[in-house]
Amino acid sequence: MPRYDAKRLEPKWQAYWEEHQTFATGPFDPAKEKMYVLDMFPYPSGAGLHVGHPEGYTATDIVCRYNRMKGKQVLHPMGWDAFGLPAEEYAIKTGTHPAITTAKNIETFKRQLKSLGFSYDWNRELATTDPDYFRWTQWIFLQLFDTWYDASCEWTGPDGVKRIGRGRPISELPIPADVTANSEAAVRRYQDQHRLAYQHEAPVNWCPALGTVLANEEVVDGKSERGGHPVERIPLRQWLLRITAYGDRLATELDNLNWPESIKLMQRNWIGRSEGAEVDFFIGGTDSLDVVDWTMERESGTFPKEPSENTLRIYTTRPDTLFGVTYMVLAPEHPAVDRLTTPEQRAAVDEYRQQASFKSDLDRTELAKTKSGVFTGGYAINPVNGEKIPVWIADYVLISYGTGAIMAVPAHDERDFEFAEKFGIPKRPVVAPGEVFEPGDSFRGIKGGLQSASDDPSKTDERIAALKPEYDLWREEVLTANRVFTAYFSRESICEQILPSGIKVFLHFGTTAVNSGKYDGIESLEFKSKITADLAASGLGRKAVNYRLRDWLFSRQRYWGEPFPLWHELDANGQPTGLLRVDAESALPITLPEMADFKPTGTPEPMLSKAPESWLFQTAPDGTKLKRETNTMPQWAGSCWYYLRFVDNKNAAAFIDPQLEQQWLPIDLYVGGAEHAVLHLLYSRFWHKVLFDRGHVHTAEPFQRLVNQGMILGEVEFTGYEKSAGEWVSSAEVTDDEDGNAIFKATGEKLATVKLSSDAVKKSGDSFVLADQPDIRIDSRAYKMSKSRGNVINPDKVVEEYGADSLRLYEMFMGPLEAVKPWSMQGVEGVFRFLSRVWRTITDDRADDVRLNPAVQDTTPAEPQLRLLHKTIKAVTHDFETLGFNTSISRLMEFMNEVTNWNVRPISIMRPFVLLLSPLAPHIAEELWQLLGGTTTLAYEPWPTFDPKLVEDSVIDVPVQINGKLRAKITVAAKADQASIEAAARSEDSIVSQLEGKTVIKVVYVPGRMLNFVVK
RNA sequence: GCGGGAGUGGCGGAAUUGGCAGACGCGCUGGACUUAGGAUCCAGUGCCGCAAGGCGUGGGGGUUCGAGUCCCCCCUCCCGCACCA
Repeated sequence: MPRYDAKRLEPKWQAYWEEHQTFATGPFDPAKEKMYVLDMFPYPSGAGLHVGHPEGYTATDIVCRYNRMKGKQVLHPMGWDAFGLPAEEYAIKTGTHPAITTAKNIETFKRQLKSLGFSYDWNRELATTDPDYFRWTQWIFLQLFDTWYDASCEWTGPDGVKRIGRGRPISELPIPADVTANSEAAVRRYQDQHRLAYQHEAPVNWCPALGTVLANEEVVDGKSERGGHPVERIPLRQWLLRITAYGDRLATELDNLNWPESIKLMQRNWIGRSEGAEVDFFIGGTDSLDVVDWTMERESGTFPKEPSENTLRIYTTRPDTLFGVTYMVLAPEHPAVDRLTTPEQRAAVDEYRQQASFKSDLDRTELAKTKSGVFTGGYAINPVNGEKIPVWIADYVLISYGTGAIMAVPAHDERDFEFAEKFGIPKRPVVAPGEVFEPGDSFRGIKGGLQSASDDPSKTDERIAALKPEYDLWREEVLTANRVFTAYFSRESICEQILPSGIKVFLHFGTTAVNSGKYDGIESLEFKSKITADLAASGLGRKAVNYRLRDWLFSRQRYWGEPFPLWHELDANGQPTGLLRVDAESALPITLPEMADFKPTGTPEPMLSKAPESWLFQTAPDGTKLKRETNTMPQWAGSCWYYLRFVDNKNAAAFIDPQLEQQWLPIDLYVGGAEHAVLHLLYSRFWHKVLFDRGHVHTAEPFQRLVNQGMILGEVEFTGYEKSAGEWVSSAEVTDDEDGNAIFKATGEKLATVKLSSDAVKKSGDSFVLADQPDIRIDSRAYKMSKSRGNVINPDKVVEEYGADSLRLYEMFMGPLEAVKPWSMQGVEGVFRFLSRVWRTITDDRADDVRLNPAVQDTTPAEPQLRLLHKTIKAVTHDFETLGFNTSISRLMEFMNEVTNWNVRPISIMRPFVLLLSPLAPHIAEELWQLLGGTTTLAYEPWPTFDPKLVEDSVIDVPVQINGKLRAKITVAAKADQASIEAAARSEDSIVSQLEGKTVIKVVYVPGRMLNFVVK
């Protein structure tokens, strides 16, 4: 009588695995191939696990279980990203110490994860909040603090790759003689300026509601990513990490990683490398003698490292448009604004700067629709032609990018164009769309482009397609002044040809310099490198690379984070001197002080400034008074390197044993959500590269293969809109306002949203409509799970009702791992039924105890049974290799559909089947394995292999087509040749009738796949 | 606006990469067993048509003996970025 009872089986096997330490990795075994499979560890929130977590975790668990059976040694750990704001916010509300909340949440998460039967090696568990862990987070920070980036260092790493640029110990930083001559303090300050971890006073994103500053990455549309609170910009001393030094390597070393292209692209875009030039403009007055002096001085010397008082330095990606500059713009915060502002303009400039300083990023973005700005009254001299250029300030130029100043070329830049339009500034075109040739012209050139004169683009393509074979045209994206478009090109052969009317031929398409003095006629790209070189030769400019990426704002003002292992030296008056000291490695970890009250200070002053004096102050052996750094590290710090600690989580002497690092890294498979595409993954790679440069790890990249699981949405909902009860509005007439309310487009009135059941609606055309009012369209959509929407699925409930195996199986069966998919409770029901069927097929559900179904017998399997098994083994193995879990499950279902029809189910067929099922649904598989004679866990049973001879059918169905249309199917021997298949087809009734009165002009045969008669 | 991804039955999704469209599951219809069925089993299920047959992978065009898959144009949805000079 025992039916499939997940509630009985699952705890039983979970206890077994724990008792037998089934999934302990054990010491590294050189005889086996290693595999390191990692999940992005969760933040243990108070809400517990949601169904999104087990999606990726199940996928990795299957991979691990499968590979253990394939004989690999698998490292599969789990831990907790446990620092973070929610626990601290809870502390503010309730007074409960964040450590207590965190421990409780971890316990819940762990219980939930264990209930799902994941094969983690729990001996390797760690939390970023463990002093033993953050001891080493602090240690790595000290490494960053001890490192400077030598951009010109050429070296070959342990991976055999030659690189330019390396993080090196600060002790190796060359100190200029004038600094050395000064004082020891000057040397220390010089070093501090070059460290990868450095202090900087700059406008930062201050979020009053959260009581902390945020990294740029944590601010979305001027609001905090977490909580959506407004963010202001205020100047503050902050710790930054010099991630920009690694910008190039972070971008280029993505190339060889097995990551989704979309994620690589997002990272590249985030880094935003651009190549251009820095150019100096003279702003020391408009007296021509001064200008000449300045220019001559430049020609004799070199391009200064920092621009002097009388110089304005700009960054541009298009130095070839220098002749088109008609004005310049400084960011309002730019230090040269004061110098350039004339007395007449002073008031206007001050007012504008004042306004800009009040504006948060949100305001700036919102007002971005119209350009604003003020003329300073000052002028700069264009270094290429000596022209006097008016200098403006405007907030569309950002102080934090490039040099905070631009040359404006309104003829070729959309933003400059808008600004110039608004303020009546002239525009001077300097890039011509190339020479235009009319039909009948002849020309010479290396490359010609074609564009239709016709307005109808489809006609262009038609014409060009017609020309293709004749001229061997190819299609190419072309970069012009400020946009990219498509053009067709041909080789020289086209040049002397007369083209059909309506098509123009371009030479040097869209890229020729005009109005640029001696540079006229030069192709833009060539011009760009030429003028950059010319400017460099005369000391006026240099090639420059810029990044959209900013240095990483690394300090937070909250309590629940890692303290910095740093001290500020104080002078006799107790004021910081600006000089720093670090804690000795032996002093780590620096733990958080006990505090009675977790309320933020309400000011940008860090929480820890309220710490007890004994924690805050100490006196160094040399008598210097010291005060602790009171900022804490951001949550990202702990997640930057946890994958390293998992390898060797109990090591008290080092953050990781070098040999173990060699053996286990890199991570072979890393699975997590795409929301970490830039933040965590970029920060982690950055730290890893610093550790690599300093010789602590042997690979340049931590995560060889990355897979993003898609988000799981709530169940599909049908939503209708009503003006009043029963008065429906078609969803086509509905729009959203800013707060997400439904609005009737025609009148702007608010509408009520009504959730409808699936039988109240029906499909009509592309959309759903009300079943009884087909003219009313209904929205059909699945939404992100959220508490407010009430569509959150609790995995505990699913386990309670159907069991962990069903939850696991369903999450994998929903669709491809990477896809966004809506939840469906009925779908869970479906896989549960499948497992029940598996259970009934192998056990005797009419017996009182668990025993084998009488149909399961120790007999020799029949050939069709063997064939089915081997085909299933082949398919499932292939699907596991490609992470195609949804299809692997359907293969197992197909297998079961057959087996239920068998009166005799040979044990030698059922045992391998159970093994195939086991990575997906391990609990039921263990139970059935035991029943089928297994004496220990099946976790290390060899993975079943297939016999190639048994996966091919001896008789196959071949579809027969006439003119590509399916007309018949014939059954033939797999080895049959074309002639016999054709003969068989020709004797098929339906084919005979179809061929009557027609001539077969061709027969296409694809071996084993299909036969096609082409007839007339 | 820019960049990326995706549009296949009532629904989730399959389709050795150009070769039988809709595997598998859900749902639905009918039947069996049942006091009962929201358990289980059997049969059916893309659309139109009594049938023969025709039509079908967002829309339009093209290449091919043959297109969900390749090429061109367009539409819709999702995700990311958004004054980065």
